[in-house]
Amino acid sequence: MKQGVTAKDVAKLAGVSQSSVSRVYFEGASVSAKTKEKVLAAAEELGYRPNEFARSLITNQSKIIGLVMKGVQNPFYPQVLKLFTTSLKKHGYSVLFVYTNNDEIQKEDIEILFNYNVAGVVITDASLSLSVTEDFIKYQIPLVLFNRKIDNNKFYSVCCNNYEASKRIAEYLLSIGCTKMIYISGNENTSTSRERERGFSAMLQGSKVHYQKYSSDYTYEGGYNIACEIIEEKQLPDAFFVANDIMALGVVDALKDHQIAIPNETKVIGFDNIEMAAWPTYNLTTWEQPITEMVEETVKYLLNELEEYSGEAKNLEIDGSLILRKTT
Amino acid sequence: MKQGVTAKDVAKLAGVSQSSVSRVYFEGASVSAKTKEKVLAAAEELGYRPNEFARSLITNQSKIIGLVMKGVQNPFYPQVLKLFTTSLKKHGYSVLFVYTNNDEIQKEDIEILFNYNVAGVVITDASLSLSVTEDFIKYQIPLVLFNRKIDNNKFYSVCCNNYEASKRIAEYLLSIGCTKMIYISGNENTSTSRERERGFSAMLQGSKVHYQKYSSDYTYEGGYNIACEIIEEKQLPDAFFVANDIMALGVVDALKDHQIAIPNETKVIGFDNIEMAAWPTYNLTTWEQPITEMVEETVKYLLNELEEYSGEAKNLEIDGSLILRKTT
DNA sequence: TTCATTTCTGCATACGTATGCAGAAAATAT
DNA sequence: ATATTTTCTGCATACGTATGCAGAAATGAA
Repeated sequence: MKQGVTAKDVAKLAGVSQSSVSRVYFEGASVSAKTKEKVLAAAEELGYRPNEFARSLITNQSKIIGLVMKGVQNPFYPQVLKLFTTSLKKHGYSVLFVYTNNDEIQKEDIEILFNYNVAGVVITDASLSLSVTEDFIKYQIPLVLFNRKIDNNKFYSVCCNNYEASKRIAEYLLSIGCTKMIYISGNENTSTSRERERGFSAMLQGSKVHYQKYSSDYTYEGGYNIACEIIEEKQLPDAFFVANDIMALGVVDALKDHQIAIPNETKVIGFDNIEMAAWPTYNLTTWEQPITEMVEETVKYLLNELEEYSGEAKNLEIDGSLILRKTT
Repeated sequence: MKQGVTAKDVAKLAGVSQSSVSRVYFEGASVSAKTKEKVLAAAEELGYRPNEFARSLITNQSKIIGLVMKGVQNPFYPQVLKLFTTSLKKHGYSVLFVYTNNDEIQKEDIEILFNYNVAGVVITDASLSLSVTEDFIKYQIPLVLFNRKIDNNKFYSVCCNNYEASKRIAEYLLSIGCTKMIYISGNENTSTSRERERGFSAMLQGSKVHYQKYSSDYTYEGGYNIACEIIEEKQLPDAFFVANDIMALGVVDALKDHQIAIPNETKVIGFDNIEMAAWPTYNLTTWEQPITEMVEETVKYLLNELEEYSGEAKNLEIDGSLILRKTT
C-alpha cells in the first residue's frame, strides 16, 4: 500500500501510454494539450505523484540539496536554514539536513549526501577536510561554503565582506574616541573570525590605539567567560569588538554583572544582527549580515551550476551595514 | 561522471556477481566471509557506495525521515532538530527538513515527503489539516506529533506532560504566597498552550487566587508587548506563568523596562528551559522539558513502526522538572 | 568414502520513471 | 486533394539495486 499509484495506473485510466504520463510531468517534454488534460484528470482522480526515486535513478540527479550545519545553537543559523529551505522550495528543491560536530567536515559527515546523489551542497559554518574536497570535485557536485571561505580556490563561497565590515567598525570606534580596544575572536581556525580581526587591526594600524586580541569560541558562555577574565585582569578597554552577536551578548552580561556601565565605561559591538541583538535588554550595536541576499546568491549559484556545471570558484563577498544601538 | 561506480563495477573487479555485491550491503543477507572480503576490498578501491535511490525504488521505502518545523526562531526547536538528526543518523536515517509557515500543515507543505517515500514523519509544532491526516493513514506512513497533540486518536504524539507540569507550577506559586496570577498563552489553537492553561487553572480552582489569562503568540515580542499592556492597565500580578521561555524573556524585559523588580514585585515562570533561560541576565525559573527523552521516544516509536506498522495512536507524555532560578 | 543437509551464489527479473527511435497523427503548404 | 513538415505517441529499453529460485559449493553425518 506504500507506493500507491504509478504512472502505469494513470496511463491505463487515461487511455494513454506510460510514456505520455511521464511526459506530462517532465518539464519541457512535448505533449498535446488533450493528452495532458486526460492525464492530469486521471492523476487527480487516483492521487498520483511521480516517484522521485525512480526519477532520480534515471536522471542521475536528485532534487535534493544537502545542507550541512554546525552552530545550530547560534540563532543566526536557524534563520539561515529557514531562508534556504524557503528559497530552494520555490525552485523545486528540498533540503537534506546534516548536523555536524566537526569544524572540519569529514567524509563520514557527508557520505550520506553522496549516496543520495544530492544535486548540490551548502556548508554553513565549517571547512573541508582534504578527502572531502576531492570527492566534491571528482563527482562534480556544486558546493557553496556559506559564511566561511576556503583558500584553495576550488570552491564557491558566500560571505559578508568581513574585512571591510570590520574596518568600518574600527573606523567608527575611532571616530567616537576609543583608544583602547579588544577584539574577541571566535574559533580562530575559522576564516570568518580571522577576516574580522584582519580588517579590524588593519584599520587600527598606525593609530595610537592600544589593541589586544582575546580568543573565544562563538558561544555565549565563551563570550561571558572571556569578558570576566578581562575584567578581573583589569584590562577593561574602551570598546569590545566581538566576532559574533551571541558572544557579544555574553560580554554584555558579564559587564552588567560587574556593574560596568555600557556605553559609558566601555562599549560593545557584535556581528550578525541576530534578532536578540535588538531586544531591549541588550540593544546591541552590531553589523548586519545581508543574510537574505547571501542566501539568494548561494541559491543562484547552485541553480546555475545545476543548469550547467562550471566548477567556478570564487569568494563572493556582500556588504552589510552597521546597526547603531545603545551599546556604543 | 556523476554516479561513479555501481555494484556491477565492483562485482567485475571482485570477480563475483552483482547480486553478491548487493548482499554484502544488505543487512541480513547471506554471504560468505570470503566473498564479503573480496567485495569490500573492491568497493574500497573503487570508492563504491550503494545508490540510495535504486535501493529505495526496490524496497519501496527510503531511509529518510521528514521533519516538519515551524518555530525555527524559538531556540527550543533548533535544539530539537539537532537531537533528531543525531539520533536518527545513529540508526541510519537522514532528515529531510521542511519549514512551514502554517499552524496547520497543508498538503502542499508535505507532498514532497510523499514523493520521496519517506519512511516516517515528525511534525514538531503544528497540527494537521484533514486531507493530510487522511494521506498519512492511507499510505501507512508513521507520524509523530512532537510537542503538540491532536485529539483524533489517530496519531502518536510525544509531549511533555504539560498538564501536570502546569499544576506543579501553580502549586509552587501558591506555596510561595502568590495570590494574583496571570497566565500568558501562546497561540491559543495549540494543544500545548491549552494544556498548560488547563493544568494551571485547575490547580488554582477553589483557592482564593485572582487569576487571569492573556493571549500571545509564542514570540519574544508577543511576550514583551502583552506585558507592557498589563503593566499599563495596572494589572500587575504577583506572578506570571508564561507558556514558553522565549515569551517569558520578553515579559522579563518589559518588567525591567518599567523598573519593576523581579522577583520582589512580581515573579515570572517560563516553560522549556531553553539555554538562554540560564543566562545571568535572565536567570529564569522555568519548567525543563525532557527534550532528549522526548526525542528518543519519538525515534523509538518510529523505528518500531518501520519494523512493523501498527498505526498505534497514543499521546505519550513525559514529565519534566521545575528549574528554580532567580525570577521567583 | 558417500549421502544429506546447509550455506552460498548467479541468473533473471522487478521496482517506477525517462528517453531515443520510429511510426502515427496533426498541421501546414502546395 | 496530395505532399511535406511538424508535433505527438507508444514501444522498448535503461537506470542501479534487491530478491525468489535453482543449482553449486561447502559442511556435516554416517
